[in-house]
Amino acid sequence: MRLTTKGRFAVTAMIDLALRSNNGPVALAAISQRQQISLSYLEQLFGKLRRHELVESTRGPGGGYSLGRKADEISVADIIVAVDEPIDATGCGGKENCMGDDAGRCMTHELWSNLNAKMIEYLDSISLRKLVDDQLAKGVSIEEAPVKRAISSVPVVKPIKVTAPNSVFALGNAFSK
Amino acid sequence: MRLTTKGRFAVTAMIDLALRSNNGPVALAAISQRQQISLSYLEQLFGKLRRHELVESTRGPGGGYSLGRKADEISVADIIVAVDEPIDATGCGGKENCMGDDAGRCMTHELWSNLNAKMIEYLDSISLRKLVDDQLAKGVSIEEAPVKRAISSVPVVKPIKVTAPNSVFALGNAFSK
DNA sequence: TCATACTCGACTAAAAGAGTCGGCTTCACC
DNA sequence: GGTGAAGCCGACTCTTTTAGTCGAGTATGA
Repeated sequence: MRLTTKGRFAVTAMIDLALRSNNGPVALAAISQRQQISLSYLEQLFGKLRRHELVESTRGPGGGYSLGRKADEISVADIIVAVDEPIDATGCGGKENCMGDDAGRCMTHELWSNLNAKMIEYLDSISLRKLVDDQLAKGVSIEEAPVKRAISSVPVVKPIKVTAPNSVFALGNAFSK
Repeated sequence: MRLTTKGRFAVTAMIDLALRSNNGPVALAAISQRQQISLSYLEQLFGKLRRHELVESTRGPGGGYSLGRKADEISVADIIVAVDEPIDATGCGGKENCMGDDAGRCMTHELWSNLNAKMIEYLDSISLRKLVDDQLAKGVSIEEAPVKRAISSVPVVKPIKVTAPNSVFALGNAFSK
């Protein structure tokens, strides 16, 4: 497992989606505007989310994405894992030369492994449902308007990039295996 | 806080150091050989560790590094923080536009913040002492030979690089502040 | 049939990460 | 006091990853 801004964006987008998935599918363009995430990037993200069955898509006009299963059956860990693909084999972490011949090598193996487990445990304990409820509790208002067809006069505001490089965090393997 | 292979190496090196810091200072060259970490890289790492007072250096022949304080007063978190410098200001994480005007922005702020805290908490709960004890329990043998002066016939084995890019993990800010 | 919206893969730019290099300074020992 | 074993330091390079774009599709409701 590993965490980057990609994962963050994905979680944010999923919350946004969950918040208004009562009125049928939500278009990425809408999420893009609300969350200031580039549409193309969202497409990329949702492609992965869909392949992991966290969301379902409806094509054509009026289409968009909806949750693949109930919000309380989706954990943050699920989302992160879905977008920040496997990538393990870190030289250590289940590979050959690790616990191998010279004991000195992976003195820290267990340490990182445990840390990883802790993180997973935590992220897995938080459901999308919870995040959504937190938002609602904070009094976030959702325009219930079922987004009536194509006003299309939307000026296509270019999202401001936040430049959140990777000071985020990423955790390697040990779970993905 | 953030974790990379740099942090891993640092922890590994610190264990190595702690394991044999009874016989006076330990030279980086020795750690380099035992742990297969490039000497220059170790120098860089230990420079930081020293500036954070986790180790002390002795220059000149017979010199090397020793622990800056007792092994049970050094936590893994200390080491990680020392080598994987601050880097915060991730757009979110204490910055202006975060909890600002539109509530939608940092819906996930708290989530990451909490995760970060969990990680810190864990890493801070593990002392170098514990890691060393674990090693000893595993029966790692330490050549007690006080490394008598300069045989220097050592062939300088070029360390094999393990290519552990960053599938490791890194966690941003919220602690460093 | 047309506009809306998802789908997919290849591509690019920027930066972070990992690691190197070269020239110093210090100092124990001869 | 010279020599060489160490540590010290900053700049530099190479590689990989990350973030994000682009363009050419495909499905579908109106």
